[in-house]
Amino acid sequence: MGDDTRRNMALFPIGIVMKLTDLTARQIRYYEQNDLIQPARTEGKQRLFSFNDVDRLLEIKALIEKGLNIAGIKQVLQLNDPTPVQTEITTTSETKRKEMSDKDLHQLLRQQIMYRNASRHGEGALIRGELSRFFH
Amino acid sequence: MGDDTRRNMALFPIGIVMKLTDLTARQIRYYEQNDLIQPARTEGKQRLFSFNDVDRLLEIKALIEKGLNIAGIKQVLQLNDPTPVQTEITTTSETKRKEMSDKDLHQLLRQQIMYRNASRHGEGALIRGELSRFFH
DNA sequence: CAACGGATGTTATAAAATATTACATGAAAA
DNA sequence: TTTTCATGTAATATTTTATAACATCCGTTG
Repeated sequence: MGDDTRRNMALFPIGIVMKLTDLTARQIRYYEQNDLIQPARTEGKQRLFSFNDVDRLLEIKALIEKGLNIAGIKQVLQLNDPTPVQTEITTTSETKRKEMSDKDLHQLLRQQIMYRNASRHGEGALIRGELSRFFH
Repeated sequence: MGDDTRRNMALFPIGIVMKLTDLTARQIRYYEQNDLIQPARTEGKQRLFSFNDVDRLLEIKALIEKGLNIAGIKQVLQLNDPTPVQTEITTTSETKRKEMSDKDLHQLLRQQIMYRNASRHGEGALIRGELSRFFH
């Protein structure tokens, strides 16, 4: 089984994800409602998150703390499905996404000009894609 | 945070562990009752398993399928706390345990002489410590 | 300024998942 | 045969999660 498969397996209930990300259930559900994440569900409709879901939530949180709103985060995460802006050369989709993220981030920050106090919650920067922050 | 810490974090509820290991809740609880595992608990007393817990359960399952009983598994996993048989040279505890496991396993299999149909459930061998078997 | 909308908190209620305990059972051991 | 071990099953309580509605704080906008 590939590492990719492993990172996409639905493993964690929302309670664990709350601790892993320091987000409230309300926030996580709200982000899902706005299509920033699509966690799997159990037969009984309870959410089950993968490592990738958790990583994405950490990215979302970082962007929130930088003052982006949902629309901005969608841009950064390239969740703007209609007429996706294609890059000329096709790199691996993962790498491409990261590149785009940084580019769009600058653009968006400039666009939005100001951002509220960035480290409002006293949280340091997160190392994305590493699930490096755990527990309280 | 070290990899060891990561593997010891309580993350999975019993329902997920059931799927990861193909064990029933009854079996998992019974093994806990017999001190083969000590999963963490939530505030509400619900079990939370780490990667290491899951790996251990996979080991237990493999031994069960080889015909060992709880006492035998305790021996193999070196959970026989009183008067632990010390090896002369102190290797890393992980490596030591693995060595002992294989040695004791042969000894125990010989001791118990016969073992019921080993692959009763049609399950292949497990790669221990790798969490390689997932889902149904 | 007042109204509005976005992001989140809070509360209520229902449903799902898990815990514990007791009893049942098949097979192996004594 | 009678026990014992490992597991199944059923009943009941508790915990966790889901959903929905309403509240609140705070920028933005008319």
